[in-house]
Amino acid sequence: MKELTEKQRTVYKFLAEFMRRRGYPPTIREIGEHFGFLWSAARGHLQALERKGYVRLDRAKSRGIELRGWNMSGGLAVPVAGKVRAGKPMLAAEQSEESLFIDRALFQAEDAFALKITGDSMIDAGIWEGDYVIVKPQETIGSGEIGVVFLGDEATVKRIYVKKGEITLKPENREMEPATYRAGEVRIIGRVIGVVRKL
Amino acid sequence: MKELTEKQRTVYKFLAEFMRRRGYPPTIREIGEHFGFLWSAARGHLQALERKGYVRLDRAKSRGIELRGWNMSGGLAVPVAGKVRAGKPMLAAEQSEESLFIDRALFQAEDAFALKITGDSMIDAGIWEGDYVIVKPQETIGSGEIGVVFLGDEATVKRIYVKKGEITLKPENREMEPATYRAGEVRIIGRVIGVVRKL
DNA sequence: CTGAATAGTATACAAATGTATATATGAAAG
DNA sequence: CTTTCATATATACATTTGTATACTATTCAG
Repeated sequence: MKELTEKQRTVYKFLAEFMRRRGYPPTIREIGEHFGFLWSAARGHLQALERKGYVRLDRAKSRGIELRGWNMSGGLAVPVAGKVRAGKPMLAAEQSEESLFIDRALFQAEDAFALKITGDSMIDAGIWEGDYVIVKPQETIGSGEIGVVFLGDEATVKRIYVKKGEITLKPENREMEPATYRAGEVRIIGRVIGVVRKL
Repeated sequence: MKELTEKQRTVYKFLAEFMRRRGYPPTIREIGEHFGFLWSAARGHLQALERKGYVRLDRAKSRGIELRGWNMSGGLAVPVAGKVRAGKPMLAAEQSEESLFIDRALFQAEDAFALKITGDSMIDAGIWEGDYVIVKPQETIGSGEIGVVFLGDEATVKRIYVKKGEITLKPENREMEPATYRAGEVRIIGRVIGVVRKL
């Protein structure tokens, strides 16, 4: 990504701050007004920012500005899957009332959701009871990665090892034993891409 | 907050979903279009939502919709203190270019900052190398809490025990020993209120 | 010197967008 | 039965807002 000029940087910061406070982007005229110059100049800055990849402009839409920069990206609200039910986990997540704001730059997954951890089966992987794991939905997973699976009618987080026809779920806890299942018995829901903990 | 009707609830969900995906609110007409009715009806719903306290409408502004519900709080950008220098840690944090978006509902601290962890001295507390800890700046700390202190010219994260005139820093790592210092030797920077990890 | 990028002013214009108001139906409340 | 509220259609209108273009001045690389 190209370097920004001093002025472009201040415009970018203003955009981020405006969106943080108001929840929506400013109009071109509001940008100009803030800096004390005409809006046609503001438009030039926006186009420069777009050219350099820091924002995306939805053409002909009012306030159609999306921030893209890695160093000050917008937050992404992911739904918290309170009760992930068997059969229709994604649906349950979509119906979720709760949501969590995560960093869009850290977790690049538009369709991610969060899951609150119960139990300490992943404690040796640094995932504790009460933590939220950020899950990127996918139906397969690399062997050895931490993922979310359906086992019976419950969703659990485990380190997953895949062999032909077999799936081994390994709790990251010295006192618990891995368990192996036939491929049909468990269903992979997604991969854990992040952890958020409140102390 | 008053109860929403079925229809109002679906409108509210659409607003949240739209903002989640696009980064800015829809226009009144876009709402109507989505549900298949005229925009003047959509406006009625918005006004109902405002009356019940779920959104705030900025009058006469395009896309002037702010969500207020508890389930969709705004994100908070906290600066990442790349190199916290002795003497002026907060200043360094303020000058930081990088920032992290965290959930305002989870971490209620307007002046918080983030610190990237190096080393594995807190691994038994579930804080790993590469994790970001969210720090709420404060000059004192409860004994037994996890905090950030300045030791010499370096900032470290440890579990802190305070006795009269003495401060003990305990690494949460079986292989490391606690160390005790005189009160003047270490300076308490803040309390760790959260952890964010990218996998 | 020349051309490109930056940073503005100024203005015209069409499309997008919010506001206001009148009307109608069905359900719930009194 | 009347009133109120939720829901929706229809329409007129003023304002907001993005787009396009022309023009000026400065800086910086080649």
